[in-house]
Amino acid sequence: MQEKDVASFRAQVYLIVRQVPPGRVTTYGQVAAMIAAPAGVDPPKYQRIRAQWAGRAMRHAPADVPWQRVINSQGRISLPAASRPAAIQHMRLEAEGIEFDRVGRVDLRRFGWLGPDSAWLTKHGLLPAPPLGKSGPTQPTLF
DNA sequence: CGTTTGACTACGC
DNA sequence: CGCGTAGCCAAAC
Repeated sequence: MQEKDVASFRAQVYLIVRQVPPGRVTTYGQVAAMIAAPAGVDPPKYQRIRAQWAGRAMRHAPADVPWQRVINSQGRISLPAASRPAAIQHMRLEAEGIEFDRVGRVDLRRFGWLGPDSAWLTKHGLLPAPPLGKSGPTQPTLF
């Protein structure tokens, strides 16, 4: 792993997150799944750590990245629960129409982003990511 | 320089 | 479902 690979990985994370439309959320894992493993990184190993990499990358997200639309695979905000940033994220998402259940969870089958279209993916050299939500294709039920 | 921590997940009970 | 655990590792202490 080189320094430039880290920068490249982060750049790809931001590029992808910028595509998530208001009112939808994605997960660290989904974003990371669209990014190919850097040269020299064992694929299986990469698969186990890429989501965490995406999470770490989000800490350095530029202001123009809609970071609030990235949550964890459980549909929950991953920032420290009582923190200010977590409150802001929750507030911003609700302002976009995202609903949280009683225990602060978002239904990924309803609000999960389906991902960019394949043309966009290939154009940027990214990989298609599996659908969000527990199983099967997600059924967008906005409105 | 050793230890702890954390914007992750999948999996087992 | 909720909760604990095992992988993993860059940063912060």
